[in-house]
Amino acid sequence: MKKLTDASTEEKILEAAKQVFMKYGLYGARMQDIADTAQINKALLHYYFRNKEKLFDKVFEGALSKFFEVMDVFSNESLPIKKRLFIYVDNIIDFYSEYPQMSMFIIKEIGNNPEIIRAKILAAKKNKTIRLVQVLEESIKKGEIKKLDAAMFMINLQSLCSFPFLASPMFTYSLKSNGKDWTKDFSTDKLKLAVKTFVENSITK
Amino acid sequence: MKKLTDASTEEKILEAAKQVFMKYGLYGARMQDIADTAQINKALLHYYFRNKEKLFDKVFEGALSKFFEVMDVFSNESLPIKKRLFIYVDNIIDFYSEYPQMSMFIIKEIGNNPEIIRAKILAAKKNKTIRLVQVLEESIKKGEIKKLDAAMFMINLQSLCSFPFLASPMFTYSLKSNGKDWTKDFSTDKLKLAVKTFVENSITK
DNA sequence: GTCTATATGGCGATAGAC
DNA sequence: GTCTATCGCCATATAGAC
Repeated sequence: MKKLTDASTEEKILEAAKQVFMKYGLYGARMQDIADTAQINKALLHYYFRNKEKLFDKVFEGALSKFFEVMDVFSNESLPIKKRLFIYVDNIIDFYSEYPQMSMFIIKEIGNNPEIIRAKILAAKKNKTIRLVQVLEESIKKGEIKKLDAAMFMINLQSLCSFPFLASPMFTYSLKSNGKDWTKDFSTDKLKLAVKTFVENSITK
Repeated sequence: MKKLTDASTEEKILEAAKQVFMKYGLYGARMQDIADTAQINKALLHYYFRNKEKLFDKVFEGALSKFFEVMDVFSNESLPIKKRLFIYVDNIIDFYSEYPQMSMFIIKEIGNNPEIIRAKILAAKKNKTIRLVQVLEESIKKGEIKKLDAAMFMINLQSLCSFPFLASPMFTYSLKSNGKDWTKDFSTDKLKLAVKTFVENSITK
Protein backbone atom coordinates (compact mmCIF):
# COMPACT_ATOMS: atom_id res chain seq x y z
CA MET A 1 0.00 0.00 0.00
CA LYS A 2 1.44 3.34 -1.10
CA LYS A 3 1.73 6.23 1.30
CA LEU A 4 -1.06 8.65 0.67
CA THR A 5 0.31 11.74 2.36
CA ASP A 6 3.25 12.69 0.13
CA ALA A 7 1.50 12.36 -3.21
CA SER A 8 -0.38 14.67 -5.54
CA THR A 9 -4.12 14.85 -5.00
CA GLU A 10 -4.80 12.95 -8.18
CA GLU A 11 -2.43 10.15 -7.19
CA LYS A 12 -3.92 10.02 -3.71
CA ILE A 13 -7.39 9.64 -5.18
CA LEU A 14 -6.36 6.92 -7.60
CA GLU A 15 -4.58 4.93 -4.91
CA ALA A 16 -7.52 5.30 -2.52
CA ALA A 17 -9.98 4.41 -5.26
CA LYS A 18 -8.01 1.30 -6.08
CA GLN A 19 -8.13 0.16 -2.47
CA VAL A 20 -11.82 0.86 -1.97
CA PHE A 21 -13.02 -0.44 -5.34
CA MET A 22 -10.99 -3.62 -4.88
CA LYS A 23 -12.50 -4.17 -1.46
CA TYR A 24 -16.15 -3.40 -2.18
CA GLY A 25 -16.56 -3.56 -5.95
CA LEU A 26 -18.04 -0.88 -8.19
CA TYR A 27 -21.47 -0.77 -6.57
CA GLY A 28 -20.44 -1.47 -2.99
CA ALA A 29 -17.77 1.23 -2.97
CA ARG A 30 -18.76 4.63 -1.53
CA MET A 31 -17.35 7.90 -2.83
CA GLN A 32 -17.22 9.16 0.76
CA ASP A 33 -15.09 6.15 1.68
CA ILE A 34 -12.68 6.87 -1.16
CA ALA A 35 -12.48 10.53 -0.12
CA ASP A 36 -11.80 9.59 3.51
CA THR A 37 -9.12 7.10 2.49
CA ALA A 38 -7.47 9.72 0.29
CA GLN A 39 -7.86 12.24 3.13
CA ILE A 40 -9.47 14.77 0.84
CA ASN A 41 -12.91 16.22 0.30
CA LYS A 42 -15.58 14.27 -1.52
CA ALA A 43 -16.18 17.07 -4.03
CA LEU A 44 -12.59 16.76 -5.22
CA LEU A 45 -13.29 13.29 -6.55
CA HIS A 46 -15.74 14.82 -9.00
CA TYR A 47 -13.43 17.71 -9.75
CA TYR A 48 -10.69 15.31 -10.86
CA PHE A 49 -12.67 12.44 -12.35
CA ARG A 50 -16.14 13.84 -13.09
CA ASN A 51 -18.07 10.83 -11.79
CA LYS A 52 -17.79 7.46 -10.09
CA GLU A 53 -17.79 5.40 -13.25
CA LYS A 54 -14.98 7.38 -14.87
CA LEU A 55 -12.92 7.02 -11.71
CA PHE A 56 -13.53 3.31 -11.76
CA ASP A 57 -12.49 3.12 -15.40
CA LYS A 58 -9.17 4.77 -14.60
CA VAL A 59 -8.45 2.16 -11.94
CA PHE A 60 -9.58 -0.57 -14.29
CA GLU A 61 -7.32 0.61 -17.10
CA GLY A 62 -4.28 0.66 -14.85
CA ALA A 63 -5.02 -2.89 -13.76
CA LEU A 64 -5.53 -4.10 -17.32
CA SER A 65 -2.20 -2.88 -18.61
CA LYS A 66 -0.43 -4.53 -15.65
CA PHE A 67 -2.33 -7.70 -16.45
CA PHE A 68 -1.05 -7.78 -20.02
CA GLU A 69 2.49 -7.14 -18.89
CA VAL A 70 2.22 -10.30 -16.83
CA MET A 71 0.78 -12.33 -19.70
CA ASP A 72 3.69 -11.28 -21.88
CA VAL A 73 5.91 -14.09 -20.59
CA PHE A 74 4.14 -16.49 -22.93
CA SER A 75 5.43 -14.68 -25.98
CA ASN A 76 8.99 -15.49 -24.95
CA GLU A 77 9.52 -18.48 -27.22
CA SER A 78 13.04 -19.19 -25.99
CA LEU A 79 12.03 -20.44 -22.54
CA PRO A 80 10.81 -24.02 -21.96
CA ILE A 81 7.10 -24.39 -21.22
CA LYS A 82 7.58 -25.32 -17.56
CA LYS A 83 9.74 -22.29 -16.92
CA ARG A 84 7.21 -20.03 -18.60
CA LEU A 85 4.35 -21.48 -16.61
CA PHE A 86 6.23 -21.03 -13.34
CA ILE A 87 7.15 -17.43 -14.12
CA TYR A 88 3.56 -16.80 -15.08
CA VAL A 89 2.28 -18.26 -11.80
CA ASP A 90 4.66 -16.04 -9.80
CA ASN A 91 3.74 -12.92 -11.71
CA ILE A 92 0.01 -13.41 -11.89
CA ILE A 93 -0.22 -14.15 -8.17
CA ASP A 94 1.75 -11.00 -7.41
CA PHE A 95 -0.65 -9.16 -9.67
CA TYR A 96 -3.70 -10.52 -7.87
CA SER A 97 -2.26 -9.70 -4.48
CA GLU A 98 -2.20 -6.09 -5.66
CA TYR A 99 -5.62 -6.29 -7.39
CA PRO A 100 -7.44 -9.09 -5.53
CA GLN A 101 -10.85 -8.41 -7.11
CA MET A 102 -9.54 -7.90 -10.62
CA SER A 103 -10.75 -11.17 -12.08
CA MET A 104 -14.27 -10.51 -10.76
CA PHE A 105 -14.20 -7.03 -12.29
CA ILE A 106 -13.14 -8.29 -15.67
CA ILE A 107 -15.74 -11.03 -15.52
CA LYS A 108 -18.57 -8.67 -14.65
CA GLU A 109 -17.53 -5.96 -17.07
CA ILE A 110 -17.22 -8.48 -19.90
CA GLY A 111 -20.64 -9.86 -19.07
CA ASN A 112 -22.20 -6.40 -19.03
CA ASN A 113 -20.71 -4.77 -22.11
CA PRO A 114 -18.21 -6.94 -23.99
CA GLU A 115 -17.65 -4.44 -26.84
CA ILE A 116 -16.44 -1.71 -24.50
CA ILE A 117 -14.11 -4.12 -22.75
CA ARG A 118 -12.79 -5.37 -26.06
CA ALA A 119 -11.79 -1.81 -26.93
CA LYS A 120 -10.18 -1.23 -23.50
CA ILE A 121 -8.25 -4.48 -23.74
CA LEU A 122 -7.04 -3.73 -27.25
CA ALA A 123 -5.86 -0.33 -26.06
CA ALA A 124 -4.16 -1.80 -23.01
CA LYS A 125 -2.37 -4.68 -24.67
CA LYS A 126 -1.18 -2.51 -27.55
CA ASN A 127 1.12 -4.54 -29.76
CA LYS A 128 1.33 -7.49 -27.41
CA THR A 129 -0.17 -10.73 -28.62
CA ILE A 130 -1.25 -13.25 -26.04
CA ARG A 131 -0.95 -16.83 -27.20
CA LEU A 132 -1.45 -18.79 -23.99
CA VAL A 133 -3.78 -21.37 -25.50
CA GLN A 134 -1.67 -21.81 -28.64
CA VAL A 135 1.49 -22.22 -26.58
CA LEU A 136 -0.21 -24.86 -24.46
CA GLU A 137 -1.51 -26.70 -27.52
CA GLU A 138 1.96 -26.91 -28.99
CA SER A 139 3.34 -28.20 -25.70
CA ILE A 140 0.66 -30.85 -25.45
CA LYS A 141 1.41 -31.97 -29.02
CA LYS A 142 5.09 -32.17 -28.17
CA GLY A 143 4.20 -34.27 -25.15
CA GLU A 144 5.50 -31.73 -22.63
CA ILE A 145 2.13 -31.60 -20.93
CA LYS A 146 0.10 -34.65 -20.07
CA LYS A 147 -2.78 -35.29 -22.44
CA LEU A 148 -5.40 -32.70 -21.60
CA ASP A 149 -7.40 -30.19 -23.59
CA ALA A 150 -5.35 -26.99 -23.86
CA ALA A 151 -8.29 -24.74 -23.10
CA MET A 152 -9.09 -26.76 -19.99
CA PHE A 153 -5.49 -26.57 -18.88
CA MET A 154 -5.63 -22.81 -19.18
CA ILE A 155 -8.89 -22.70 -17.25
CA ASN A 156 -7.44 -24.85 -14.48
CA LEU A 157 -4.43 -22.57 -14.30
CA GLN A 158 -6.53 -19.42 -14.11
CA SER A 159 -8.77 -21.00 -11.50
CA LEU A 160 -5.87 -21.93 -9.26
CA CYS A 161 -4.35 -18.45 -9.43
CA SER A 162 -7.48 -16.28 -9.28
CA PHE A 163 -9.98 -17.94 -7.03
CA PRO A 164 -8.06 -17.86 -3.72
CA PHE A 165 -8.09 -14.06 -3.83
CA LEU A 166 -11.80 -13.87 -4.51
CA ALA A 167 -12.58 -16.48 -1.91
CA SER A 168 -10.31 -15.39 0.91
CA PRO A 169 -13.26 -14.52 3.20
CA MET A 170 -14.58 -18.04 2.77
CA PHE A 171 -11.25 -19.69 3.49
CA THR A 172 -10.63 -17.44 6.47
CA TYR A 173 -13.97 -18.55 7.77
CA SER A 174 -13.84 -22.27 7.07
CA LEU A 175 -10.26 -22.71 8.19
CA LYS A 176 -10.96 -20.79 11.38
CA SER A 177 -13.79 -23.25 12.03
CA ASN A 178 -11.16 -25.97 11.70
CA GLY A 179 -8.92 -24.30 14.26
CA LYS A 180 -6.54 -22.79 11.70
CA ASP A 181 -5.72 -19.12 11.47
CA TRP A 182 -5.79 -18.50 7.73
CA THR A 183 -4.66 -14.88 7.90
CA LYS A 184 -1.60 -16.03 9.81
CA ASP A 185 -0.96 -19.14 7.72
CA PHE A 186 -1.68 -17.84 4.25
CA SER A 187 0.96 -16.19 2.14
CA THR A 188 1.32 -15.61 -1.56
CA ASP A 189 4.46 -17.77 -1.38
CA LYS A 190 2.43 -20.71 -0.11
CA LEU A 191 -0.11 -20.22 -2.84
CA LYS A 192 2.60 -20.01 -5.52
CA LEU A 193 4.05 -23.26 -4.22
CA ALA A 194 0.68 -25.00 -4.14
CA VAL A 195 -0.24 -23.93 -7.66
CA LYS A 196 3.17 -24.91 -9.02
CA THR A 197 2.85 -28.32 -7.37
CA PHE A 198 -0.44 -28.98 -9.13
CA VAL A 199 0.88 -27.63 -12.42
CA GLU A 200 4.16 -29.54 -12.21
CA ASN A 201 2.33 -32.79 -11.55
CA SER A 202 0.50 -32.26 -14.83
CA ILE A 203 3.63 -31.67 -16.87
CA THR A 204 6.11 -34.27 -18.07
CA LYS A 205 9.21 -32.11 -18.34
CA MET B 1 -35.17 -21.92 -14.58
CA LYS B 2 -38.62 -22.64 -13.16
CA LYS B 3 -41.72 -21.32 -14.84
CA LEU B 4 -42.97 -18.32 -12.98
CA THR B 5 -46.51 -18.11 -14.25
CA ASP B 6 -48.09 -21.24 -12.75
CA ALA B 7 -46.75 -20.80 -9.23
CA SER B 8 -47.97 -19.19 -6.02
CA THR B 9 -46.94 -15.59 -5.51
CA GLU B 10 -44.52 -16.57 -2.77
CA GLU B 11 -42.86 -19.18 -5.00
CA LYS B 12 -42.68 -16.74 -7.89
CA ILE B 13 -40.95 -14.21 -5.66
CA LEU B 14 -38.45 -16.71 -4.31
CA GLU B 15 -37.54 -17.99 -7.76
CA ALA B 16 -37.20 -14.46 -9.13
CA ALA B 17 -35.16 -13.41 -6.10
CA LYS B 18 -32.84 -16.35 -6.60
CA GLN B 19 -32.21 -15.37 -10.19
CA VAL B 20 -31.68 -11.67 -9.51
CA PHE B 21 -29.62 -12.07 -6.34
CA MET B 22 -27.45 -14.65 -8.14
CA LYS B 23 -26.83 -12.28 -10.97
CA TYR B 24 -26.21 -9.04 -9.08
CA GLY B 25 -25.49 -9.99 -5.47
CA LEU B 26 -27.20 -8.58 -2.37
CA TYR B 27 -26.34 -4.93 -2.96
CA GLY B 28 -26.41 -4.94 -6.74
CA ALA B 29 -29.86 -6.56 -6.87
CA ARG B 30 -32.86 -4.20 -7.14
CA MET B 31 -36.21 -4.95 -5.55
CA GLN B 32 -37.88 -3.52 -8.65
CA ASP B 33 -35.94 -5.98 -10.79
CA ILE B 34 -37.07 -8.89 -8.62
CA ALA B 35 -40.67 -7.68 -8.80
CA ASP B 36 -40.49 -7.35 -12.60
CA THR B 37 -38.96 -10.82 -12.95
CA ALA B 38 -41.69 -12.30 -10.74
CA GLN B 39 -44.24 -10.27 -12.68
CA ILE B 40 -45.76 -8.85 -9.52
CA ASN B 41 -45.84 -5.51 -7.75
CA LYS B 42 -42.87 -4.27 -5.75
CA ALA B 43 -44.97 -3.75 -2.63
CA LEU B 44 -45.78 -7.45 -2.55
CA LEU B 45 -42.15 -8.27 -1.93
CA HIS B 46 -42.40 -6.43 1.36
CA TYR B 47 -45.77 -7.94 2.12
CA TYR B 48 -44.36 -11.46 1.86
CA PHE B 49 -40.81 -11.01 3.11
CA ARG B 50 -40.85 -7.74 5.07
CA ASN B 51 -37.55 -6.43 3.67
CA LYS B 52 -34.76 -7.07 1.21
CA GLU B 53 -32.43 -8.71 3.69
CA LYS B 54 -35.00 -11.23 4.89
CA LEU B 55 -35.80 -12.13 1.29
CA PHE B 56 -32.14 -12.62 0.61
CA ASP B 57 -31.79 -14.81 3.68
CA LYS B 58 -34.52 -17.13 2.48
CA VAL B 59 -32.71 -17.65 -0.82
CA PHE B 60 -29.43 -18.13 0.94
CA GLU B 61 -30.75 -20.76 3.32
CA GLY B 62 -31.99 -22.92 0.46
CA ALA B 63 -28.59 -22.71 -1.17
CA LEU B 64 -26.67 -23.59 1.98
CA SER B 65 -28.50 -26.80 2.74
CA LYS B 66 -27.91 -28.06 -0.80
CA PHE B 67 -24.26 -27.20 -0.43
CA PHE B 68 -23.84 -29.27 2.72
CA GLU B 69 -25.52 -32.24 1.16
CA VAL B 70 -22.73 -32.28 -1.41
CA MET B 71 -19.98 -31.90 1.18
CA ASP B 72 -21.31 -34.91 3.06
CA VAL B 73 -19.28 -37.38 0.98
CA PHE B 74 -16.21 -36.59 3.09
CA SER B 75 -17.84 -38.01 6.19
CA ASN B 76 -17.97 -41.44 4.54
CA GLU B 77 -14.88 -42.92 6.17
CA SER B 78 -15.16 -46.25 4.37
CA LEU B 79 -14.20 -44.94 0.91
CA PRO B 80 -10.57 -44.39 -0.12
CA ILE B 81 -9.49 -40.75 -0.42
CA LYS B 82 -9.23 -40.77 -4.19
CA LYS B 83 -12.73 -42.16 -4.58
CA ARG B 84 -14.09 -39.54 -2.18
CA LEU B 85 -12.32 -36.73 -3.99
CA PHE B 86 -13.66 -37.90 -7.36
CA ILE B 87 -17.22 -38.20 -6.08
CA TYR B 88 -16.90 -34.79 -4.53
CA VAL B 89 -15.67 -33.29 -7.81
CA ASP B 90 -18.61 -34.79 -9.69
CA ASN B 91 -21.16 -33.64 -7.16
CA ILE B 92 -19.86 -30.14 -6.56
CA ILE B 93 -19.58 -29.46 -10.29
CA ASP B 94 -23.15 -30.64 -10.80
CA PHE B 95 -24.15 -28.36 -7.95
CA TYR B 96 -22.40 -25.35 -9.48
CA SER B 97 -23.86 -26.02 -12.91
CA GLU B 98 -27.26 -25.66 -11.27
CA TYR B 99 -26.22 -22.66 -9.11
CA PRO B 100 -23.31 -21.06 -11.00
CA GLN B 101 -23.00 -18.00 -8.76
CA MET B 102 -23.30 -19.84 -5.48
CA SER B 103 -19.68 -19.60 -4.42
CA MET B 104 -19.66 -15.84 -4.96
CA PHE B 105 -22.87 -15.69 -3.04
CA ILE B 106 -21.39 -17.50 -0.05
CA ILE B 107 -18.14 -15.57 -0.23
CA LYS B 108 -19.84 -12.19 -0.11
CA GLU B 109 -22.21 -13.12 2.69
CA ILE B 110 -19.40 -14.48 4.81
CA GLY B 111 -17.37 -11.35 4.21
CA ASN B 112 -20.25 -9.08 5.20
CA ASN B 113 -21.51 -10.65 8.41
CA PRO B 114 -19.63 -13.78 9.46
CA GLU B 115 -21.43 -14.26 12.79
CA ILE B 116 -24.85 -14.40 11.20
CA ILE B 117 -23.55 -16.79 8.56
CA ARG B 118 -22.03 -19.00 11.22
CA ALA B 119 -25.47 -19.43 12.78
CA LYS B 120 -27.11 -20.11 9.43
CA ILE B 121 -24.50 -22.67 8.51
CA LEU B 122 -24.85 -24.47 11.82
CA ALA B 123 -28.59 -24.62 11.26
CA ALA B 124 -28.22 -25.84 7.67
CA LYS B 125 -25.65 -28.53 8.25
CA LYS B 126 -27.54 -29.87 11.25
CA ASN B 127 -25.79 -32.98 12.53
CA LYS B 128 -23.41 -33.18 9.59
CA THR B 129 -19.77 -32.60 10.32
CA ILE B 130 -17.54 -31.50 7.50
CA ARG B 131 -13.96 -32.63 7.90
CA LEU B 132 -12.46 -31.95 4.50
CA VAL B 133 -9.23 -30.49 5.84
CA GLN B 134 -8.81 -33.17 8.51
CA VAL B 135 -9.45 -35.91 5.96
CA LEU B 136 -6.82 -34.41 3.67
CA GLU B 137 -4.31 -34.07 6.51
CA GLU B 138 -4.67 -37.72 7.41
CA SER B 139 -4.23 -38.73 3.78
CA ILE B 140 -1.10 -36.63 3.45
CA LYS B 141 0.30 -38.20 6.62
CA LYS B 142 -0.45 -41.65 5.22
CA GLY B 143 1.33 -40.67 2.00
CA GLU B 144 -1.77 -40.96 -0.15
CA ILE B 145 -1.39 -37.37 -1.31
CA LYS B 146 1.89 -35.88 -2.41
CA LYS B 147 3.47 -33.64 0.19
CA LEU B 148 1.46 -30.44 0.22
CA ASP B 149 -0.23 -28.38 2.89
CA ALA B 150 -3.72 -29.81 3.44
CA ALA B 151 -5.35 -26.39 3.54
CA MET B 152 -3.68 -25.44 0.26
CA PHE B 153 -4.83 -28.70 -1.31
CA MET B 154 -8.39 -27.88 -0.32
CA ILE B 155 -8.06 -24.38 -1.72
CA ASN B 156 -6.72 -25.71 -5.02
CA LEU B 157 -9.62 -28.14 -5.20
CA GLN B 158 -12.22 -25.48 -4.51
CA SER B 159 -10.58 -23.15 -7.02
CA LEU B 160 -10.67 -25.73 -9.78
CA CYS B 161 -14.34 -26.55 -9.21
CA SER B 162 -15.78 -23.10 -8.51
CA PHE B 163 -13.96 -20.58 -10.64
CA PRO B 164 -14.93 -21.81 -14.11
CA PHE B 165 -18.58 -21.10 -13.33
CA LEU B 166 -17.89 -17.61 -12.05
CA ALA B 167 -15.58 -16.87 -14.94
CA SER B 168 -17.54 -18.32 -17.82
CA PRO B 169 -18.09 -14.87 -19.42
CA MET B 170 -14.33 -14.33 -19.38
CA PHE B 171 -13.52 -17.68 -20.96
CA THR B 172 -16.25 -17.29 -23.54
CA TYR B 173 -14.66 -14.00 -24.43
CA SER B 174 -10.99 -14.95 -24.44
CA LEU B 175 -11.46 -18.28 -26.19
CA LYS B 176 -13.60 -16.63 -28.83
CA SER B 177 -10.72 -14.24 -29.44
CA ASN B 178 -8.61 -17.33 -30.04
CA GLY B 179 -11.06 -18.70 -32.58
CA LYS B 180 -12.64 -21.22 -30.21
CA ASP B 181 -16.32 -21.39 -29.43
CA TRP B 182 -16.37 -21.94 -25.69
CA THR B 183 -20.12 -22.34 -25.37
CA LYS B 184 -19.93 -25.16 -27.89
CA ASP B 185 -16.77 -26.75 -26.50
CA PHE B 186 -17.40 -26.48 -22.78
CA SER B 187 -19.26 -29.12 -20.86
CA THR B 188 -19.40 -30.05 -17.21
CA ASP B 189 -18.02 -33.45 -18.21
CA LYS B 190 -14.92 -31.83 -19.67
CA LEU B 191 -14.47 -29.79 -16.54
CA LYS B 192 -14.88 -32.84 -14.30
CA LEU B 193 -12.25 -34.63 -16.34
CA ALA B 194 -9.85 -31.69 -16.25
CA VAL B 195 -10.19 -31.24 -12.49
CA LYS B 196 -9.80 -34.95 -11.84
CA THR B 197 -6.68 -35.01 -14.00
CA PHE B 198 -5.06 -32.28 -11.94
CA VAL B 199 -6.19 -33.88 -8.68
CA GLU B 200 -5.11 -37.37 -9.69
CA ASN B 201 -1.65 -36.14 -10.64
CA SER B 202 -1.27 -34.86 -7.10
CA ILE B 203 -2.28 -38.12 -5.46
CA THR B 204 -0.16 -41.25 -5.13
CA LYS B 205 -2.89 -43.86 -4.91
C1' DG C 1 -7.61 23.62 -6.21
C1' DT C 2 -10.15 22.95 -2.17
C1' DC C 3 -13.85 23.49 0.67
C1' DT C 4 -19.18 23.79 2.58
C1' DA C 5 -23.68 23.49 1.49
C1' DT C 6 -27.20 21.83 -1.26
C1' DA C 7 -29.52 19.84 -5.16
C1' DT C 8 -30.95 15.57 -7.52
C1' DG C 9 -32.23 11.03 -8.08
C1' DG C 10 -32.72 6.25 -7.00
C1' DC C 11 -34.21 2.79 -4.03
C1' DG C 12 -36.14 0.46 0.05
C1' DA C 13 -40.03 0.75 2.59
C1' DT C 14 -44.91 2.12 4.04
C1' DA C 15 -49.81 3.91 3.92
C1' DG C 16 -54.01 3.17 2.52
C1' DA C 17 -57.63 2.21 -1.17
C1' DC C 18 -59.80 -1.76 -3.17
C1' DG D 1 -53.71 -10.21 -1.31
C1' DT D 2 -52.72 -6.81 -4.59
C1' DC D 3 -52.33 -2.41 -6.17
C1' DT D 4 -50.97 3.05 -6.56
C1' DA D 5 -48.94 6.72 -4.51
C1' DT D 6 -45.67 8.52 -1.63
C1' DC D 7 -42.30 9.00 2.10
C1' DG D 8 -37.57 9.27 3.76
C1' DC D 9 -32.95 8.13 3.40
C1' DC D 10 -28.61 8.10 1.52
C1' DA D 11 -25.20 8.44 -2.13
C1' DT D 12 -23.85 10.81 -6.26
C1' DA D 13 -23.23 15.00 -8.13
C1' DT D 14 -23.12 20.24 -8.45
C1' DA D 15 -23.03 25.30 -7.12
C1' DG D 16 -20.56 28.60 -5.51
C1' DA D 17 -17.56 30.84 -1.85
C1' DC D 18 -12.72 31.24 -0.83
